[in-house]
Amino acid sequence: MHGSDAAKPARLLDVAQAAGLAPATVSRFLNGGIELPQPTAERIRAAVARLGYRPNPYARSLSRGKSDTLELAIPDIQNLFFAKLASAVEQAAAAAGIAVLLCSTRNRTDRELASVERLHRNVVDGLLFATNHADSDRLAEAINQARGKVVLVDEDVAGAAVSKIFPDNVAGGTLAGRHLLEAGHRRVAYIGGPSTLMSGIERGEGFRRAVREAGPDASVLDRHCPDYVAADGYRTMCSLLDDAPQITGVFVGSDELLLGAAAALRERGLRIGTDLSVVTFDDVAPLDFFDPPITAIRQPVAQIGRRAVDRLLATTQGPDRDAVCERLPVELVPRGSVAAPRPTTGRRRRPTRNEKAKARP
Amino acid sequence: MHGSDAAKPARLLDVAQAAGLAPATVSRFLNGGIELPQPTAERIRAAVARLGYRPNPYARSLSRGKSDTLELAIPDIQNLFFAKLASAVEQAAAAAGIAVLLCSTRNRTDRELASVERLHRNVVDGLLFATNHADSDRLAEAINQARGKVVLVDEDVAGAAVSKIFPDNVAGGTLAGRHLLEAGHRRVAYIGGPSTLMSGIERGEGFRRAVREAGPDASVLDRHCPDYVAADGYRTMCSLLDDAPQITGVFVGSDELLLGAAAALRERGLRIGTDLSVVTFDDVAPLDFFDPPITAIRQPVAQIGRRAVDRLLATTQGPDRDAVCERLPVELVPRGSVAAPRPTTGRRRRPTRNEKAKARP
DNA sequence: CCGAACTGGTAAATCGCTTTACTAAACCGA
DNA sequence: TCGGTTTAGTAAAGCGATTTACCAGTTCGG
Repeated sequence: MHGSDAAKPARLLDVAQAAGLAPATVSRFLNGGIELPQPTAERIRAAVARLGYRPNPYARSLSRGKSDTLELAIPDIQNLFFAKLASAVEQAAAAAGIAVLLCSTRNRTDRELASVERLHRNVVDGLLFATNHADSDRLAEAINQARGKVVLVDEDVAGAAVSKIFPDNVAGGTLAGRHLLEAGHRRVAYIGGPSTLMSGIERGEGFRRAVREAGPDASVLDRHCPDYVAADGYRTMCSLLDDAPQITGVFVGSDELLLGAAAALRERGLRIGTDLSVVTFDDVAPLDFFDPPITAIRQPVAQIGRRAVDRLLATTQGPDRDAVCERLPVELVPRGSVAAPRPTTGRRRRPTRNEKAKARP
Repeated sequence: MHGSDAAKPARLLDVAQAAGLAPATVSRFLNGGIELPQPTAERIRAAVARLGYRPNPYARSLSRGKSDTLELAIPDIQNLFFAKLASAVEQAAAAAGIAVLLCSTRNRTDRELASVERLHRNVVDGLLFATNHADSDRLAEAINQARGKVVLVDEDVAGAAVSKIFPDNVAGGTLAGRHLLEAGHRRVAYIGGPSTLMSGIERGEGFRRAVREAGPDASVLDRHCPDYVAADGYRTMCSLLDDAPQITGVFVGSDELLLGAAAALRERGLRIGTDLSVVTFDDVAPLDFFDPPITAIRQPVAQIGRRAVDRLLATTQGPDRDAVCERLPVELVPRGSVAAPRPTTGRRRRPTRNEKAKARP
């Protein structure tokens, strides 16, 4: 044993002594704040290596007043959209030497507030925040008390005066609408997210705009799901099929909703594309593996994450620049789920496999 | 303005002065180390509330030598399995007042080492580690230097002498095998993960064991994918179909592989269940939304996460208990993807929809 | 009524790093 | 050779908690 093995970890002081210097000198050298003649520098490097010195992050943070950590608060890390966002955020942060604290809030206000509280306590330097529910008075208040250290993504929090990075929902809706209309559809519907959420509203808005543009013979039906979950997509698609059999094309507000909606169609023996054209929003689910693959409006998730980190870093470190709201462009990814509407009026409903099996004997 | 608004955040000293006490008293009271007569306690509480005091976490960590933070290092947060794991870990940690630092390593050794390094630097108190690749000499070495502060999950790192939480892969393979055999299949195959990974090996082992048990007329084919990605599942399923048309049942080593494998089947006009029975492992993908829904061996992902956090907390805080390896039970979740094999030899291949369309005119 | 045991605290030493202000010596041009 | 500018550092004051002693009263058993 050389003594450096088991004992306490080396401190800056130890390195300084080993190099015959003052702690201040070593600190400034190590942090790039000073240049030293080569032999001196070499002595420090040698001492650091020999003692296996690693600066104590607590002490460092205490002195400098920051932790080089940001928090990512999202409703649910199991949701592919947020998982993808988290991935991008983590990568961008890592590239900047910033660590990421994860908070999967499950949309619970108390957990969301806790994440803002961590910001106030300085556990983290900045907060990248996404929520998925509407009631947000206390939230907005808490967020506004930490101006310049919060960036909102994906969904808005009413009354929050901070930087925001959103996809261009309206354009996305319009893209989806035009795509269906250009394929010949005239009776279309929107199965959207909550009418209390920005995304749910804006995507529908864009969609309706496209339909209006198409002239008076085109019409659109609006349905908002209470939540962005598959079960709601299922239910809403069912009721839509029951209430409005004339519909030939549907714009679904998110991949999560699509999962449920697709299940509803399968259950009724309706084939996507052939029987009902479908466009979804997000493009985070494995849409290529559907049959047929599903056409989607793609959100630039990774870009949103990167931009958000950039903003956060800029506002955290630089001067308190004023809040901005960025809209990132979306794009249409055509796959196989949109076809011309059936010439006949209404849908031909085919028996499900189950029914076929039953009917056979 | 009351002075407590804009100014610097209140320190412990400020609270102490406001309450007419010494900092030590307040600190000990706030941390539960002491009981005080009611009036005194009230004074402290009042001061804390009035000044909006929140202990500075850096100072706290520096004093106490820990940060109440653990790190979760996983290959890819976008993978549903790890997303689910992360969710469980975060929830369990939050319940214990522990924050979670996320590191999505992308299976890169340098990032993995960086996460261990953060442990050494005391950025975090403990490390919950999952890797997905084989070469791990330096990794094992680094991990072993932090004994008692690392817990391995999901996949083993050869040579690492730390606590481990794994699913019972062998039992899972056996379960899958028996299920196929009981449905009448005699020629089955395993499309597994890398032969260099514990999971890939063990699941196949269990599967083969079940086939052996079934007697000499049952036979099994082994295919290992180079990686747990959909593309490999696709390729391997293709080659399997080409090389071994006699196979009627397949055990796929993970949901990720299944995505690719299912695509391969669709492409060839083969229907899951009817034409080829399938069992997958993990049960994290939306298997209910497949047509038919896919039977799976379910890993207790959430439980794995919770147990891992428990272990970490125990070894981090308590005495340096010796490493243990836990195997958590898996279960069969029957859905619709396993049926009796076709009575005819070989598979009837049906034309794909594309081919049908082409053939029509 | 005396010593012991509580009660209700306090003083001061860490924890390990950063950073500001300052200095001693060397250099340098005129 | 003198004053000014570099060069190469240093001393010391924080940062804001925790924690280990320790102490002055008060209570209480005998």
